[in-house]
Amino acid sequence: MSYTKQNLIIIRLLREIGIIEQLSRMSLERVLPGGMRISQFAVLNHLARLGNELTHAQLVHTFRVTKGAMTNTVQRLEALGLVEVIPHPLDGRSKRIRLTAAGYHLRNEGISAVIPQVQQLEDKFPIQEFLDALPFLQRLRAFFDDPGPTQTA
Amino acid sequence: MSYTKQNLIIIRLLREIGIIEQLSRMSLERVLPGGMRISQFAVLNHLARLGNELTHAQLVHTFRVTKGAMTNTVQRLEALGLVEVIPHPLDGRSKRIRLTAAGYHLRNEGISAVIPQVQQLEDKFPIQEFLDALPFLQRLRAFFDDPGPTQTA
DNA sequence: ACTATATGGTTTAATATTAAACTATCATCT
DNA sequence: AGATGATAGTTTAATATTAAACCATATAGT
Repeated sequence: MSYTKQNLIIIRLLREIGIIEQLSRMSLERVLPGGMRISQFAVLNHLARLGNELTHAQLVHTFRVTKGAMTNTVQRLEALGLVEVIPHPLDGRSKRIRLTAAGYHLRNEGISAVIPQVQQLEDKFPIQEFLDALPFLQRLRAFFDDPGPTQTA
Repeated sequence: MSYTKQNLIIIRLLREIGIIEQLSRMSLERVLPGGMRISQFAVLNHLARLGNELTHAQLVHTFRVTKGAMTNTVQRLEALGLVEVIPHPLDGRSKRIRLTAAGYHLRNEGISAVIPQVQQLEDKFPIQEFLDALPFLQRLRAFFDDPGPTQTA
């Protein structure tokens, strides 16, 4: 039993994706301020962009991590004073997560730190290549996403 | 300070890649026999395909993990009797890693377990889309790969 | 109203991984 | 030959993450 040629193409693509994830994460974390992880920066950034009144569960779904992982991330950000966690007024189970001024500031520093790398990518690759690849990757994510969030119950 | 539109496209692509990695890894590990991790299966598979006399350092470079991570992976495979670790005849520092019969067998079981998922991808996506995306992803990996292996020294 | 079930979030244990320090062997240069 | 530096692997400590069990609150169905 072995792979067909088509199987192999797909597997090689998934492997490239795995390695790109690995390398790009390391590469970005190396420059993020305060030893932040990508997971933490991603939450700060998401809050800054989409309005800073998101719930734990919304973040869990956005980033496709388990609830436990998000609890960890949020607690760390809270301990650093980068977010505030506020009880939800309409649902006693839920919590709203909100950027503090310090969080907003560090998010901006993170952006400044990351931009040079991104810019370097823009210099080496025509932006059109990213635009061409994006829809396919989005559908690929949707395929794996099928069952919904990683851990719903 | 914020991102330009082009910055945002690149960042979104990297995020898609991160989530695809996350979801596809989980999805594949769910079906791998014996609770194997992708990292372990990848080593078995690589040994089976490229000849089973590879050194630790070669595996480190292939998978872009640290030496410590590979030590862990290999030791686990060895403890399960899936690989043998043999001193290198010409270099006293080095070790050769070799599949056992059991390792070869489990690799084949792993393939059988994984193929349905891959097949499902083939059913949902024209293979040409993978072929079109692959070269770009390979160049993207090469970009991040620039400095060489994750931990050389 | 009451029970059953679903949902939001936390906690615990296990594991993979990184960075960095360390050991051992090899290669080079004088 | 002997020292200096490079390379192969291991070990240690820290951390992110998953799965699963758990608690609290909300929702539905009777």
